[in-house]
Amino acid sequence: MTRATRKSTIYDIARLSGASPSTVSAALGENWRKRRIAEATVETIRRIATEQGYSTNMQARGLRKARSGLVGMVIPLHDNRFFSSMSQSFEALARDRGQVPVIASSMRDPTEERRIVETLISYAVDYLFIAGATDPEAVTAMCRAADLRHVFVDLPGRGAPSVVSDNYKGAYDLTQRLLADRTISGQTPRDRIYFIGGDDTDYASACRIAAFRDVLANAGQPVLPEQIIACGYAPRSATREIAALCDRLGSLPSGMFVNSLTAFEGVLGHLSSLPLEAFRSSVIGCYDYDPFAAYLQFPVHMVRQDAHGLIREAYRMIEEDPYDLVLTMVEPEQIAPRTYYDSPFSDRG
Amino acid sequence: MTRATRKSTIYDIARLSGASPSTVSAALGENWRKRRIAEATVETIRRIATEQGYSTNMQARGLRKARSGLVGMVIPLHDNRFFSSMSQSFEALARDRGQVPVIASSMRDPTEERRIVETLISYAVDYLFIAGATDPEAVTAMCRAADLRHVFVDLPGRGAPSVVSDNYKGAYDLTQRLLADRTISGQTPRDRIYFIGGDDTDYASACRIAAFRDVLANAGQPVLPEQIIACGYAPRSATREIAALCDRLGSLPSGMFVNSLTAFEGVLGHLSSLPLEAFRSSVIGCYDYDPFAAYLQFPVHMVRQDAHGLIREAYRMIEEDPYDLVLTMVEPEQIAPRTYYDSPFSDRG
DNA sequence: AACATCTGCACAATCGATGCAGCAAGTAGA
DNA sequence: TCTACTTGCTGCATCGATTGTGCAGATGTT
Repeated sequence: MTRATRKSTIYDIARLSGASPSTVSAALGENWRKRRIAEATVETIRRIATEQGYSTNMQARGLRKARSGLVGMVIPLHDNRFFSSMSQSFEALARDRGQVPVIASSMRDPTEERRIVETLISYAVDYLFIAGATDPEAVTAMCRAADLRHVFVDLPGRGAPSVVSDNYKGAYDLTQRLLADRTISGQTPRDRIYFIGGDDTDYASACRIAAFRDVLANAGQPVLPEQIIACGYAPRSATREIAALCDRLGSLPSGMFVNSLTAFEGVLGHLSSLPLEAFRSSVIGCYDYDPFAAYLQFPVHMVRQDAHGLIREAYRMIEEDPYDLVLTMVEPEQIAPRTYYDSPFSDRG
Repeated sequence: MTRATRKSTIYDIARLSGASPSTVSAALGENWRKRRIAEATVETIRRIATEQGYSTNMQARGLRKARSGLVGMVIPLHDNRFFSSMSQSFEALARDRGQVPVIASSMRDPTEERRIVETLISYAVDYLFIAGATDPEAVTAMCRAADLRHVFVDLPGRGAPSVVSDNYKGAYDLTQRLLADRTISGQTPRDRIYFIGGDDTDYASACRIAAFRDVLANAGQPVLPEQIIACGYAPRSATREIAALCDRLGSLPSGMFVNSLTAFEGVLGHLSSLPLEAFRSSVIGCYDYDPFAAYLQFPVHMVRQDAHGLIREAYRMIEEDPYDLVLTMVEPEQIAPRTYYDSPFSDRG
């Protein structure tokens, strides 16, 4: 209710303490020893600053020092398990370093991405992390012009260090597990394993598709074009595609490699109309992990990407000297099904 | 690879265009008409600025105008469906207004929360949104001192407008649905409905517990203390509590009101060791929504909070004049089970 | 022709923090 | 006593954009 008074500045503290603004600045900072300020003076100034509720005006400091203390990160979406885990890790690591994280989402739109990068540059962020870049070249060009250190995460760029999930390995292992499961269950595969969801022009999906192809080719089951249904990330389109597929096949396919949680959500939207028996002869895997998806009434093989590891590596890269254009891989983790048919809820782990 | 040149400023543009810095500033801004800059001059200046890749130094502008163009939001966690939806909405609305959102997570720690607010104030954010505040009074005090407009979201504060989910109504309806389901299934409730998860000192949980009590009391089943198991948000502790409960009862309770997704995840951790039959005589509800949790092999009643609606209202409040200390409620949505026992995957909706 | 008005722009102060250069007073060494 | 340092602090310019004020020159008015 009390009318707010203007925020106090070093000039106010200077007046109150009888010292000069530059002394106040030094006393409140780290380097008062080098500036030969007496310890007693420092203490007085700090006491007064606390009493006055002083806090540094970061805009002024940033202007003067040409560094803001902000670190930027661009992610495709906030509303996504994988990316929001990255946000959480990023925030923790940034705070450890006394930096302030600014996280923006691009909605996978190159135009929006460029606008965001430009904005972050305007605010003089000290570093920039770009996850799932849609146009790495453009980002690098802008960062170069602004002399800004940046790292690509999850999707590599050629102009800066990159840290990515080992999508090939994750998908390779997942596909092998699907094949093995199909074999163990002693069935004659009545048809092929399908790859569903994602966008085959996006880097991660392309790696996974390559691994999927390789495993099946090695197993003597070369992949036909129709087995790759890269229908995007929207649940709705996955529902449509899986329905159409089941229609064509007359049943569930004998195996599904679902490329994202959102696609899996869409797949479930169709699967929910089928009797449980229909799943007995189908093996299902999903790239990405969700704790609830692990408890469905049929087994689901999942892959959990190491969001924290990615960000940790990315920070290492960006702080390293020299700042090399290397590509670092971080391994994802395979998660065995939590449930199985006959004792639907019995833990195998 | 080209060595980065210093970012260009209005002084560079001024030199190149033969105009003065103030003319350049006006020409690049909105108010060149008021400042009577000739249209031709504006065009020349803008052309040169584009050629030079000029972008405003927001630190300098912020320093001069005492506004940064940043808007802050504090959330407990990034890694959470509800809060990350809020982030997504917040970002969209902020961008619509040409502002830059800065989202920070407090980990539900009052000390961290204060530190974050202080930091955001240092960066001169124009508005502050605080979701799930742990110490609203302290936040208000700091914002008052800095003359900063703020809004509380999801958890109300007395010193600023607040927008909250109607937790009472959401929990009231959910509890009623649980009761009704138990009645429909024609069973004699062998025991009581339990409330599991959350923290009874936190505002949302308290509202929900109150509704839970009221519904049961109205139904002639007054709630005993042991029915409220507010064991926090960690999956692990929910697992432990539900296991202990089942042990005491000798079976699953006849009904469970699970207060958060993380608690539900923990509950599932125990439930996964039970045969499906055990669920037939138990009704289960979860406050908060997850698409995969909706497809488990037993019916789950869920509540979906309107994250977007909350943020939309919060923005309305903060931009409104006068800036009133009102409390706005936003209704959550009840989500019917997607699955049912006998045709485990058949849609009832 | 004398005066008023308008147009288009430049000047200079300002926002708050920082850091270099320098100055007065004190201490030490010769 | 005089130079040579050291200590503790102040003054001033600076970062880049904004904005109130002012000033020529052009145009209009009587």
